Amino acid sequence: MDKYDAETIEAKWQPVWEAERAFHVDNPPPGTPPNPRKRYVLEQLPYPSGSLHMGHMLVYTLGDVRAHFYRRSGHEVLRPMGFDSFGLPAENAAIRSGTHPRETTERNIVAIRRFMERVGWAIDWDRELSTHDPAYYRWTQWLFLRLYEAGLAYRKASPVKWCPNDQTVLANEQVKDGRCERCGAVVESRNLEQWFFKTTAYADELLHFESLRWSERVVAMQRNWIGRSEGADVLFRVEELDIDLPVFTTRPDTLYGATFFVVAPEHPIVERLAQGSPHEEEIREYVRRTAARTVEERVEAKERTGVFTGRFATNPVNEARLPIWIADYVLSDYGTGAIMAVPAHDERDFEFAQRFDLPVKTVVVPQGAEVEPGAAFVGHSDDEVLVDSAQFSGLSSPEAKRAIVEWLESRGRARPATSYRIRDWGFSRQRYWGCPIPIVYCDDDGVVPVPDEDLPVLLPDIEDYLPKGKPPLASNEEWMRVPCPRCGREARREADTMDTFVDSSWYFLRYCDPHNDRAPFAREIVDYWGPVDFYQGGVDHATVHMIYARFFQKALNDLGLVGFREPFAHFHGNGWVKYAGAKMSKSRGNVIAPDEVVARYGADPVRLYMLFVGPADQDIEWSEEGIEGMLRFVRRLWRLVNETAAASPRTGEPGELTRKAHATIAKVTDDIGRRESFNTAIAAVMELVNELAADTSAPDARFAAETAVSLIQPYAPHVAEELWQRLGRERLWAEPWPVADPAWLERATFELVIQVNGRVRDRVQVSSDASEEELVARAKESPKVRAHLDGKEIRQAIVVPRKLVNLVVG
RNA sequence: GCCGAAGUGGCGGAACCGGUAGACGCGCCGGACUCAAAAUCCGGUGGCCUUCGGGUCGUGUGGGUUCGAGUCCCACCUUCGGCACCA
Repeated sequence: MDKYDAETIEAKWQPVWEAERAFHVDNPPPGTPPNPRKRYVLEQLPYPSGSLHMGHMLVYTLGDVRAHFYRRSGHEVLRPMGFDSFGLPAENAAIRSGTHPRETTERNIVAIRRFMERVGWAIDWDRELSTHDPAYYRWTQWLFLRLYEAGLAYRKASPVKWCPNDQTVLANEQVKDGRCERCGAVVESRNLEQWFFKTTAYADELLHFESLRWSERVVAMQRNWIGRSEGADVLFRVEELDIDLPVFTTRPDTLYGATFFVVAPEHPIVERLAQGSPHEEEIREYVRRTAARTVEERVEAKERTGVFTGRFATNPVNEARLPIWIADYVLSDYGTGAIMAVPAHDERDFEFAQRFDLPVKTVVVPQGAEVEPGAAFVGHSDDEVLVDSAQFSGLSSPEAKRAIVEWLESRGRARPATSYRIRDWGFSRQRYWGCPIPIVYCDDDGVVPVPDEDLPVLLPDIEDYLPKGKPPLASNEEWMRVPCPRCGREARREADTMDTFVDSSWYFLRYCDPHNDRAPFAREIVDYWGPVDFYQGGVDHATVHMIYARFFQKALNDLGLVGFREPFAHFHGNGWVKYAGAKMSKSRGNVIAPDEVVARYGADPVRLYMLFVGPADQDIEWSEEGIEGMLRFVRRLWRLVNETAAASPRTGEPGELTRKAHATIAKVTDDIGRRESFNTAIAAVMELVNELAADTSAPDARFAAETAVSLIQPYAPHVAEELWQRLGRERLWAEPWPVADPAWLERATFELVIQVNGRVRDRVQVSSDASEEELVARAKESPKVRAHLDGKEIRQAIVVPRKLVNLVVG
């Protein structure tokens, strides 16, 4: 018998699958009704900024198992692949290597695709796309224009996060702890004209996860990110200036405890507050100083800073005059950019009050507690009551929230309000390697969208693409100068490019209809395939990419371009692949290269290992011994199946192996299809193989071997296809998924567990149709049980049919 | 601080609806084959006690519910992840 040789069988079968178009799926002809058996299996597409890492091995193998399983289970499976080829990672990689991003990107795409074919992933390559391809980004631009027309894309000057190293604006999502997520540089603040998508328009709907099968942790991450807070907007009067200043508060019950008022340094009202104030110079100096400080410096600073304006605001509940301060602990872009400060019930306000010697007034206390005026009490629970709050004293905190807002509302000074942490998505990038924004600026006509028929606005192949503060495209005079689409006079192009996350916000729709050159996609086809039934990827994209994609889906639905509102019906987030106890990273030097291990062990053992080592939603550990074990299993399977093919008759009397085979079919089908427990499915096949090993010449050994091979196929398609052929069968990839015969899942006898007072004392074989009385009788007969009864009275007998008898004695 | 997930042998993990804890694999121990080793195959493998029949303890900690708890409830500890000057 020959030995298992991964390279030979991989090279043998991959061309067969390709020639037979095994993993290709056609689009439905027009007018096809919805197909409840369609399955859209998708994994997050890779950045071609380098080569694939072990995490990709895991993600795409998970998708692969589903694709094979559902296809063979009689479903119509769409399983495409593409490349997220625009954006910072690719550009930074290009800058490091000194070659043009197009060149490195396209070279990487070729290499990655070759590797993907080498691993044997069941992908419909006819649908391949790259987001930097004009045939793709033409439609990214087209969709941007639709959002622009709908008012969902707009321009505004705003303070933005600026990375001094990458020389570009960053989205909030790309800032981690005040540093650039990509390069780690400390982020600065700049005021620039920027493009935004109005993600906040859907803030509330984005919090609805009821229809989604997503893991709790991912839902929680998005919830945190969107950050909904309920409260009220309350108007404070600045008599001297004849203006009303609104504040947002989640604690209207503490209004009587407000002792001062704080405005963010960037608040537009600051100028008016300053003008004519005796503290004018100090105010201007303070605003200047805070503007110079980075976001991180402000947060890190232990000491509260601020300046008194000399102005006062009137508290609408009690007409108290509150001094107005300016302080940088109040954020300009959350709520209204101004707060009422209640030092007794807010830690930050308390610190500020201490620092500047401002009064503290307690107005909410635990039920029955003594009032200690001036003591900071920041804890908060629903059974606290109000004190010192006029007619609201004595009310519970939740009651008071309602009552005070209602009362103020009737006087026109407040209304219930909801605030969200999520901001609109700033997607302008002062970088070269991205999708151009199809906008022209004309002196006469202002902001003019590029007409659809002029799309795509091609990204020019410029030599000098290095970032230097202003967008690289701005230096390209020839490209920048363009006739205004409206008046024809000379105008200038938008020189910023789009954030990569715009490209990946709709790629899953393009896969449905990837060659359409009249529209981004035909709605009918997208509605046929969509939404994605299984979305697989790292949880690190749970907040950024997946919120943007949901935003796009809702917006496109409102525009009538697609027929559904949620892009990903089921999301399964996988963990990291770790090595030596740590996340793999180049800096740690613990990176295992997928192409090397695939070359060394073969694609199938590596695929099996990635899924066997643990549940797919947890971090997994790469281990040399572990992969050796998997190789051992594949070789063992190889030997046993070959032996069986030679020794076991084509058909034979079914026996214990047949029973085990049917039980394994039921288990594996349930594990993959319902439980998504990919590791235990492999373990179940191993058990079957272990039983087969006991007697490969048994009359039903061939059936057991065929079953094992068929069930392991989604994980190890090459070795399974080869062994299937050696068993005298043809084309396992096209073979229907096996179905367990219920008759074989029934057993004539079972092992009855006998407990005395809940402790196992004996196990006996009993007929499956024995009555409860017979089971109890059998239990009492057991000599081992008798020893524990010890003449005591049996007070109760618990019977669990087909399982156990528990004798309760006392 | 808020939100979420998770704590089970030497290790990764299994136990799905409250019913035999430790499936499957790694590692380790013993045996076969071999001049020998590797590979492969066969067997064993939670701790303690044992007259070798078995007994007893055991799923982060402490309580509780139950005939019966890894699983349910309460309190706590630890680890990991997300958010965080968000009013």
